[in-house]
Amino acid sequence: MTLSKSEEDYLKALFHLCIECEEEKAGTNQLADYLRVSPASVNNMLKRLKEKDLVDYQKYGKVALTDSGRETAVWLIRKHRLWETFLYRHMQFTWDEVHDVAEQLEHIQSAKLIAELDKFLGFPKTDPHGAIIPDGEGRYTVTPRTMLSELHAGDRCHLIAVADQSGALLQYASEMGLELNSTILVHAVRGFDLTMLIEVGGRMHSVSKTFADHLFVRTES
Amino acid sequence: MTLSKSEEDYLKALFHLCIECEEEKAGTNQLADYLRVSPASVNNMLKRLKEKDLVDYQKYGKVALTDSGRETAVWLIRKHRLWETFLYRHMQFTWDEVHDVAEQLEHIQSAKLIAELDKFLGFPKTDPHGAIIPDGEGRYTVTPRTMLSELHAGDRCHLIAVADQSGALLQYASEMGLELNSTILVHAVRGFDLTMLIEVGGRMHSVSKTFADHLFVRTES
DNA sequence: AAATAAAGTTAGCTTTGACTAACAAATAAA
DNA sequence: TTTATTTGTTAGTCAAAGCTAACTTTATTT
Repeated sequence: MTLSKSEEDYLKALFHLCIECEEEKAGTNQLADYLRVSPASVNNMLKRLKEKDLVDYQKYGKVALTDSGRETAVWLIRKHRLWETFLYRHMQFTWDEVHDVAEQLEHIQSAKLIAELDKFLGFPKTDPHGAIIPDGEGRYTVTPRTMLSELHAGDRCHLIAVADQSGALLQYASEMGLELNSTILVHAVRGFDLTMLIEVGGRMHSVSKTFADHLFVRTES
Repeated sequence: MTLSKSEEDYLKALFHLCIECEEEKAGTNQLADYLRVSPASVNNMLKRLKEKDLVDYQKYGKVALTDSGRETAVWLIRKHRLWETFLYRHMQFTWDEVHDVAEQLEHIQSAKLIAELDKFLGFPKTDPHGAIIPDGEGRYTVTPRTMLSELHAGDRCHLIAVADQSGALLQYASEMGLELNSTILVHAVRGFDLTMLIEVGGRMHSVSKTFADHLFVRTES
């Protein structure tokens, strides 16, 4: 069954809200917010997605993806992240530029193209933001990750992923010389608002908790 | 100004019918036929395209592209053919497989991506069907081409392009071992229905005039 | 438990881009 | 030149996907 661009967008949003955020289910307004669309439109679409057996939901209840809905969403995410990897590695895109174009490319329908792209890229495991690329069988493991904001003064770690695909955060990170695998040293955490004083490549930066929540790190053992 | 996928499709069709076929102008039914859409839909769309100054036309008259419409069409063709080249060279697509996917890819909006793709491919001049790729400035030269059907018994030539992008013709050509640059020897032309007896790679084939009309060749001097 | 707020739904409208059926113009044939 | 035929247009309908405004449920307070 072939889905419209919109239907695909809803499934992907639902996947993000339900699975990636470990919430299991999402509400109408929540989806409307995420997709920047009115709650009425969401309601309307949910009915159609239910009809197609892509979501589970009943009136006034929360929404969850069915197996088939989840499968479709994972396939979209696989396509998105492979394209991002391609743009980043071969088209000279920076990590804050890849998302918007991949958002278009993920809707291209050709299983063969994706299989070949995967091969061309050498079967990458993660995209330019450190996010895991689901494999060809739709396996997608949500690994628990440590946020920079969980660390304490004196800790040392390196960046393994960023939680946000959109411009502002990535540009900010780049400006302070932060990229995947950068080593981060936590100098201090201010008790008052949890602002962190970190060192990256010899330079000191003061970053908000909100920012630190979006950086996933691996602490050095 | 950003156009919808449909609007883009109409402009491309118009370009094909007006410029590539050297007809200058096209009719409503002709367009409807080409796009496999009703004449009423065409009429409707033409009004909108006229509003946006992409086509020239008045009631009961023929349609032509304006400069701005032609520019847009050429840009789409450039994108289409660069993607075809990419699919063919790097994604292991055969020449009869590239068209359908390129038809989707040509609507991706990113000038940067196309510039980089062009560079990545080494600024190719022609696509896998031998069709000319318009350059970054939108220059597109329609060179007069010799059809195989114009040749006579005893002539020798090689294939430089095929006129059709869609499956059947290309598969047929492949089956007889015909690809770009293949040498073709014309053994005989039957006066009755202009069927040609040709030799390709040591094998003899009898081909219809219709087929021969779709192969562009360069005769060996 | 009643009142308020938040979340979800419905009804009805809009645009895009298809469609069919009916009609009008232009062209070709008798 | 009148009639046919082809070509083009209009009017009205439909589905997808969005919107606003009004309404109903559910959840939260007091």
